Amino acid sequence: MPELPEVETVKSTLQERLPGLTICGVDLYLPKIIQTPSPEEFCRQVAGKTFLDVGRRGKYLLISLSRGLMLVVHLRMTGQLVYTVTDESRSKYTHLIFHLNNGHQLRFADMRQFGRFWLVPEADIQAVKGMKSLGVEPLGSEFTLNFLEKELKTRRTRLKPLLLDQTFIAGLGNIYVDEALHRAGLHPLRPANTLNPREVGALFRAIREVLEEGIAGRGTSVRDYVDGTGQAGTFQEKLRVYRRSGRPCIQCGKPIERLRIGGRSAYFCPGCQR
DNA sequence: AGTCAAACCTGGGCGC
DNA sequence: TGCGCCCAGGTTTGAC
Repeated sequence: MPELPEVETVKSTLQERLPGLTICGVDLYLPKIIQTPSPEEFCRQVAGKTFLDVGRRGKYLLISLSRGLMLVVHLRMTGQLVYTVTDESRSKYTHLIFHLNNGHQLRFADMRQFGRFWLVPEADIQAVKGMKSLGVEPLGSEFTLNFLEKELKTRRTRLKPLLLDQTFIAGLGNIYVDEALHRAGLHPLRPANTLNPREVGALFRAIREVLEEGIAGRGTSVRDYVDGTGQAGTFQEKLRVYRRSGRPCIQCGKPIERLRIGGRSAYFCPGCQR
């Protein structure tokens, strides 16, 4: 499910609600989702802490708690972190419930059970698996045309797997990579070091544009994704290639095709993307 | 360095 | 209805 725009939307919806609330109890139904510390320690340490701030790095949610603790959450494919106002009955996919001191709850549900939690001292955040090696934030100031040009020049790998590589750019996933490549007119199999300056520019702008529009649309809900209030996004209505095989390209009319690249689907237009 | 397959899980959709 | 197959927004690991 969640790529950068979805995690960003969860972040902002939770940021509007959690800060100032205190965790008065935890129900953990699926201990394996807790990566560190032990499930028992996790529940013990988190109890009594107050939510201070909700942030994001790549596809990780960074939730700072009182006493210098950081709760790190990765939603992976089907994870949902939802502030639940009513005392709804628990679905079989709800694996963790934080009880809040205003009578409401923060629930984590995940059909495929891939999502993970870490609780670490704020200073030790680099100890979270994958965090230290994360690449640049594509909407941040380190991601520049100059950076992209330089990096592409030194790599021979194909564009699709490269853009999915979180140690290169943090936050892109299958949907937004395919959409960005289509907007840039670039074939997913193009070797990175074969792009001319005009193409690098097009890719740079397409990446930023598609992520910004995704955030403006409050994320893409293909199936499971909902934000921190349980609401679906709208960007699925704007997709030009993702999961549209056989349907006409909105730019040239040719049917969208699907390729298998490195075990992932790649949707693209054979007319527009070279 | 790059490429691939498999693993972690559950469920939806399709053909027969 | 049921079976078997392929697919799924992510990431890690290990092999070549």
